[in-house]
Amino acid sequence: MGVTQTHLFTAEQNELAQMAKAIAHPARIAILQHLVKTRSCINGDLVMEIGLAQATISQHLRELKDAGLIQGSIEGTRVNYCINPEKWTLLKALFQDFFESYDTCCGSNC
Amino acid sequence: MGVTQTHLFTAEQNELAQMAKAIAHPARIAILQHLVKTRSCINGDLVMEIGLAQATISQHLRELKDAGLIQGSIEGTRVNYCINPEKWTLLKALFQDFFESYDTCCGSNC
DNA sequence: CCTTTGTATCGTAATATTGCAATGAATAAT
DNA sequence: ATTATTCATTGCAATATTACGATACAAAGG
Repeated sequence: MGVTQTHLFTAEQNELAQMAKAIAHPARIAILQHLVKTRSCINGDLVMEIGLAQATISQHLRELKDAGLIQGSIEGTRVNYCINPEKWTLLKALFQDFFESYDTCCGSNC
Repeated sequence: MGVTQTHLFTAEQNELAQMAKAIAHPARIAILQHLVKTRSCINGDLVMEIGLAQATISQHLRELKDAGLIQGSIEGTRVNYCINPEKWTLLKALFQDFFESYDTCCGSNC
């Protein structure tokens, strides 16, 4: 118990859930929004921007990287992070398809 | 420690994160998709549809209800669940805005 | 009234997440 | 060479999530 039973679900359902989980933290959303805004692939001044400890930010960055949403490139002692455009486009479509599968025109049924 | 520090973030960031968390489980996605498909507000034959225990499904339903994504109406001993169209539309817009904030036309910066 | 049916809730176990101090590793600056 | 800067990793504590058996509860049917 305590572990998600992924074998019960389709690959699409698991994928969407996993991507949602990657976004399911305000710090990770803040990081993504900062990367979107600056575009210039800012690194650990996310620690300044957001009020969390350096280790915590680093951990969130790793989760976003593991999810494929961002990528980092080493530049001296710094690491520049930026959004992965391909994955972003893919995610956008994934969520769009999910939300558009329901037609809201006729209201609730209960 | 172990608790998300929501005070560091904006209401929008927390809202988006919370909604993402509501979707961040394949069982909850499967439930939503089933409600989308059947429209007819099926209840605990979600237990049959999905392979999880009744208590587990009930718990996921409560989370979706707490998030405002679904609503249930009692009908005898049964409870008919269906999607909350207003919230659904709201969520759709929330995610859409988030994903569209990034312009992928120029590729990655690192 | 008693039984059946459909759900919700409680209690509990296993696992995952969140956060940070401390430490390590690698480059840059002096 | 030594020190400073930047980031990742480790180890740990607190809390949250996931799953299910057992139980409780309410409405229907006998």
